[in-house]
Amino acid sequence: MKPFNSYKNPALAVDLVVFGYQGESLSVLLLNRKDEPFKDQWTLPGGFLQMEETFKDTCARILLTKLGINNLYTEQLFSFDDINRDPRGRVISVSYFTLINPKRFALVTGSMANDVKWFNIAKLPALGFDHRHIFKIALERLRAKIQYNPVGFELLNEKFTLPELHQLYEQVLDFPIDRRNFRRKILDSGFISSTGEKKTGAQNRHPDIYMFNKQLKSNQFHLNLQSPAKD
Amino acid sequence: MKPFNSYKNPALAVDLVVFGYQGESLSVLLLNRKDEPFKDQWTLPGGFLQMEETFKDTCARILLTKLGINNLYTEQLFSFDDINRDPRGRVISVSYFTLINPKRFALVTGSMANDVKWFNIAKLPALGFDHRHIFKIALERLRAKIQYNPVGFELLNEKFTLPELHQLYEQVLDFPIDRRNFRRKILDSGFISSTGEKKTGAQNRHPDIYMFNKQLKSNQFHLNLQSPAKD
DNA sequence: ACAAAAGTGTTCTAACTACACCCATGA
DNA sequence: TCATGGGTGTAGTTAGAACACTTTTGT
Repeated sequence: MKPFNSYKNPALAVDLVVFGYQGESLSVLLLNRKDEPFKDQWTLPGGFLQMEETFKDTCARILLTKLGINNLYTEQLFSFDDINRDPRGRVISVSYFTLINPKRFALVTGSMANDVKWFNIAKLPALGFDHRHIFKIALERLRAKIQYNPVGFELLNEKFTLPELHQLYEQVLDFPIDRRNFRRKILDSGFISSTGEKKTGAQNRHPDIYMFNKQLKSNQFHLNLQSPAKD
Repeated sequence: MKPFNSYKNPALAVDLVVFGYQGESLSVLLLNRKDEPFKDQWTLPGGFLQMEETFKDTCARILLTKLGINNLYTEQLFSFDDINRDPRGRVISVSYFTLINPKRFALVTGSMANDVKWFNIAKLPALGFDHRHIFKIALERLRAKIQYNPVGFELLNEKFTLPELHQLYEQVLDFPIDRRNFRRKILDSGFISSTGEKKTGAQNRHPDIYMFNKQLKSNQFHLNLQSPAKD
């Protein structure tokens, strides 16, 4: 066996699938590339891992310098290894996904990009590299995860109403969910509690305002929401 | 931004958690290292990714040259990035797990190792690197996965009895499962069918022999087995 | 005939689904 | 007072848990 470091190593990129929820639909953040390869095409934000960085450090750096965002929930998704996934040479992509509330951040188009924009997940443009595939895996993961983890709350304001949360679940899962059953499941899970306040302004009954119960241990919570069977 | 390939890249290792089932308990395959670092200590089998290899290629190479095993089900687990996880320098580990039936293979102690051995998962020795951590994640994943995927069958012979499958599930999940309910759930899932044969020899009623239904699409199958609540 | 392990069925309970009416608000 | 959307309860069904007896075999 050859000694350590006599091997040539592939480059290691970290790519991010940034989900946001706004205007009552689920979006992903894409970046229009200024340079080759895939110049002027849309891709997921990403960057190369530096020797002294952990993956999460790289995520944070990308989010801050390319998008002006800091302090986020990130979770490792998968590592992609297709030999020809990058025309410049061998590049492994370790992908992460993250959830943000777009209202909290003003996007910055870093020096690397022509543009940075939110895209409705149902209307994505063509993506460079294998990013369409990465996005697809991320969406599957989000859909699975939202059923048994309080990740939905990362996408909303700190205070939110049950109808807002309900609509978020319907948007993410892409099937209708019974309002009343949803309410009962969520409340029974103990993950949210009422603030006692009500959201005023609308010309109809004012919905109660809830908050996520941070102190609760992330134990059993399984909404078990399912797409209604088709015949 | 610096041009592509002006970066120094970390080394990329692929580490394998190889689960086997024999002697009525769940085991992992460990390798005793011949060289530094962690000389004479036990670790997971692993190796460095070559430029022209996919992760699965590397897995196959490690399994073949270090263990004499080929042709396996492998699945990506997670990528580990602690900066000091390897004393030789920065090494990222992409880990995979795999399931084998130890009876099908004669282990080979490759030139790299002092020894290769199966260890009962309840009696692991100290492991080098962060391999104890990797193992722990793999076991969690296996426990989750066996509930909704027919992975259990990889660990058994092609033909098996229901009591054998039942015991495997109890060993992997580490809690008792009602025989009768287990039988019903497994049979209802449609993932196995009877061969019509019976396993003879024992001094008691001869159990029916089943096979995994390969042609079935991997759709809905959720055993939903749970550890009995403690008070 | 006995010991050992496999095969089988039912009752009880908890969880989920489906569904419709009343309430609060602003215009 | 009306239109809009939020809040609430129940009956019926289904899925899961708990549980014990009978059958087959080798000695």
